[in-house]
Amino acid sequence: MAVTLQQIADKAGVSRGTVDRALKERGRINPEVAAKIRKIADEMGYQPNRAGRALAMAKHSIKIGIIIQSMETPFMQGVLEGAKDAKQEVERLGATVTIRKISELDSDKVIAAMHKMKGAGYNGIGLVASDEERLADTIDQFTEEGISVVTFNSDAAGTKRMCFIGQNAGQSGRTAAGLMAEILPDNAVVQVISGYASNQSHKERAEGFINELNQCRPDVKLLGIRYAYDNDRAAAEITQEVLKEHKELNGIYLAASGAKGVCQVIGEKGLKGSVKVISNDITDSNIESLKNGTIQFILGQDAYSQGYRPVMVLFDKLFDGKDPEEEYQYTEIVIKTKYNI
Amino acid sequence: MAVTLQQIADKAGVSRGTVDRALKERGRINPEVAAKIRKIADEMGYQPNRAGRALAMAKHSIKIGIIIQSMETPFMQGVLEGAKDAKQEVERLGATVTIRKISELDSDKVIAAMHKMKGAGYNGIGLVASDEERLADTIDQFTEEGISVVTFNSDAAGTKRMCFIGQNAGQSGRTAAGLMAEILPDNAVVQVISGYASNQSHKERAEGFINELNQCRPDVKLLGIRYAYDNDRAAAEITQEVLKEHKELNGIYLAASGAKGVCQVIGEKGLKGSVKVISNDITDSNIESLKNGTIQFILGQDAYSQGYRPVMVLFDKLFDGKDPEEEYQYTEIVIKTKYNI
DNA sequence: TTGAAAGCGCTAACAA
DNA sequence: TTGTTAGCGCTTTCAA
Repeated sequence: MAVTLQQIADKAGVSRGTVDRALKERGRINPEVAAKIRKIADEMGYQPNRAGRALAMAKHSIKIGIIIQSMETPFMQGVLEGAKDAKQEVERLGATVTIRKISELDSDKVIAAMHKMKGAGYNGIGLVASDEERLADTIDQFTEEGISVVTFNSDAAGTKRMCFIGQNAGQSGRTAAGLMAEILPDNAVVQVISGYASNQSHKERAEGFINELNQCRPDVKLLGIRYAYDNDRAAAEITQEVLKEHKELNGIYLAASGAKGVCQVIGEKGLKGSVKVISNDITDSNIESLKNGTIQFILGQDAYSQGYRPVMVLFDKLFDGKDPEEEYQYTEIVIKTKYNI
Repeated sequence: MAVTLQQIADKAGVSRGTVDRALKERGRINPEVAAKIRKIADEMGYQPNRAGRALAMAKHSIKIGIIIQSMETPFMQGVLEGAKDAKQEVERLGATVTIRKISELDSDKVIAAMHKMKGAGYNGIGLVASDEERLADTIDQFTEEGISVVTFNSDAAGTKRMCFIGQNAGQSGRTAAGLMAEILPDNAVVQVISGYASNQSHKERAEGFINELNQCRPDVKLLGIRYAYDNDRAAAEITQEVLKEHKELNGIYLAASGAKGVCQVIGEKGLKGSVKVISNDITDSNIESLKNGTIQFILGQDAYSQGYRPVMVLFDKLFDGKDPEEEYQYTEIVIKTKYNI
């Protein structure tokens, strides 16, 4: 049995309440007594019992809100799953977690949801951010009013949010480049297809890829970035155009969605395996293409963690007052082939 | 605030105790009343509060023992770290976790440790198994006496243990083959270096690798398996011999330890990058070779999970009576390059 | 500055 | 078969 407050109190010859005050440094206590108690607690290896704490705090319950955007993607479904598991876990300790789903990407709706939560007494909020200024202002305002905010998946850098949980997009691009470098023949030709020029993640991935590939395979010829707007039709058309102009094409890197379109064209032209494809995100259609050999590698984000950890970080903060160790909590960059999917 | 037993009791017009008996199906209760209570609990969406439960059970405390073998490897250090984190987590709920380290691989010592724990009243044990018959008998005996047993890292198949948590070795080998297939030139020559012919994991990895490579790259010439007994010196000598006989060697797959020796020879001969090396286990020296380009891919096991999950599986079983969903809980097969390490 | 006591949700022993 | 009650370890309020 672990050490309890009462045991420390007995040893120190004081009451439980005094020990609690000493250890929580709440003041209203004789400094000498406090020091002595802390020493005893230390010697006995006191570790507060979480169950007791949770129970005692049940009335001032912790309320956490999670605002998830653009639910339609399978990636976001993974995030949702992680968030739900975390919800269940902390609710069993008496907290309340509400997951608010917003279908589109819409900062105004996010801000509205945040205010609603504040009104309802929520003390922690996790959200998928964007770089809208009004959203940044709202985050800062909430933080100053004592509501803990974390961003996940997409950051609002420069704000007062506690931390960001998500992928290091540049590293993801560089990892893709490293893989491409291994599997390309000499003097290969490679096309990068991105999503939106304005999307920060897409941009960082593409830049990371290009910089790294230029560096470690200077013989490779990189064609200019094309944008498919996360659209399979557009990606398919781009692929056809590129293949028409560059019959010698050896590789395609997809920094965003659209792989389905690319794979379709490659399949039709019988180029499966000869044009190497590296794509992002572990989606059903990507997995299918990976298994049938059209895609060589998928670079994944750990969707589950990106939903799970924001809840946990907020809970630890609100329950224990424990700040996250890192401001940037990058999730694993996962490499998947047909064999380890 | 979540639904409590008292609220259900109020609604049903009975006492807390009765509700508890109804929901726990402990008998000694009027079946009709029980059914009614269960219905009400269902409607109200009752979720037992874990903190309350943990606190109430604090006297009949849960004692979990983890027996770890061959601590010298960095992989096992990772396992230990996971086990320690899990220990901390469940001890904060009132349980006790003891991690017993056994330096060598020695089934007798494991069995002795198990008996000691049984004597000390432990009700759950996690261990790194081997295929010794006496160990298997002990596991079955303990299980029948009501002590929950899980194996991790290395299994004791066919015993009554609750589940196994570890890597699917065959899949690891096949994944390596898939990577090798992508990066090898035509008509390449590949050497497989394993650890011990008698080691089940080593064997499954090597077989998985060979079968898959034969299948997807029939042009590749596979040299016979060599054994390095997890020894860097031996691996280095083997590498030298092989390179002497096969100047055209293109790839080496290490199914076990010894990569340090292999990389040293490859470095000395200036073959870095031209002889592709795929190795197992995320060790410091492997990481170094990965970063400097001598190793192309490391296949990792999720060491942390292999320490963390056994504790959690045992705790869930002993705390909630919840059996694990899967008998074989395979951990992720992780692909690491210099970019995502 | 300290102690005493109530109560958080649940279990289990005992009483009815 | 059911109700009652004493805790489990902790926080917090009130009284001293």
